[in-house]
Amino acid sequence: MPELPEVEVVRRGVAAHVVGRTVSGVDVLHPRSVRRHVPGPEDFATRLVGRCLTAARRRGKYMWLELGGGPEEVDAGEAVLAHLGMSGQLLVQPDEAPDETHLRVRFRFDDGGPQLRFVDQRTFGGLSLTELVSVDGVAVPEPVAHIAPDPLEPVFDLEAAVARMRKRRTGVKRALLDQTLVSGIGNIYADEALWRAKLHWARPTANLTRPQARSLLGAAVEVMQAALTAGGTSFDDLYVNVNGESGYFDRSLAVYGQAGLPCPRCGTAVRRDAFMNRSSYSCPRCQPTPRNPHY
DNA sequence: CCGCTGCCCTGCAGGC
DNA sequence: TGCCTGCAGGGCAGCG
Repeated sequence: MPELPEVEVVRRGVAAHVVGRTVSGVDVLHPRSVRRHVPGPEDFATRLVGRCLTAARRRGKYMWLELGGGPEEVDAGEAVLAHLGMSGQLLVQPDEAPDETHLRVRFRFDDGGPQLRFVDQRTFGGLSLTELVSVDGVAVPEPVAHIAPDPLEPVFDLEAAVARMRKRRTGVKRALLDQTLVSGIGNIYADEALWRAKLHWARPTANLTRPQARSLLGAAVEVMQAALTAGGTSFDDLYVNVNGESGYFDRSLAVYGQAGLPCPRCGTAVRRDAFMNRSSYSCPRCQPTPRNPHY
């Protein structure tokens, strides 16, 4: 569920409330939520005790907490990696708050302050303890090394992304969702960016002009920045910040989830197409189906 | 190498 | 009321 803006809102909350604190205990309440930590739940929990959370970082939809306070040789070289999947949340909660229905992992701290809780209804998300590696001068967890920088990073190179996109032979929405091309974009912001750039989702990347590709990626940056300013997009309480509060960018969506409602630009009813076992929303008039669609 | 299908889960809305 | 189907913001293995 959460895309870049929502994950960034969570990262900021974690940075404000958790960074600088030292872990005193970890409870793994559902092993599936740490399945990517190969040595297992026990190892995950015990290795974190006594470690200080020194920074909260993000690339695309992944976020991680860098670790200090450990054995010298691993210090600053390890991190707790989190992916929220479709329904994951990180919440800062007082000790006495009752366990959430889908509470999966709890972190307690030696200052006796609020806990950090990983709550995840569908368990597509998860946590793991990972080593940092250097990719083009940026330290990222090893499982994140294969994805591209996201549009809000200093190292993001728009022209390089444009060039790579135009070399693909696929539909433009598939390309937008491909985290190895540009990271952080999901179904909502892909549809919103395509609407802003007046491109149909099945338009082949191979015949995109350079200005069209630039316009599309530029629109993706703009819509995600606007969403971040609004605190993210929340349709229900599955997406909330670390204090349990919803964002309000859903009110600014032009097409996503708006089937049958008027396009804000031309008034034509927004259509919904099935695509990749999901939905694609677009304006039939602003985003006409191309002659040679690439589904 | 690349692209695509199916699957991993739970809960909810809507049709019957 | 309940049962069934389809759908939900993501990603990855495995196949061709």
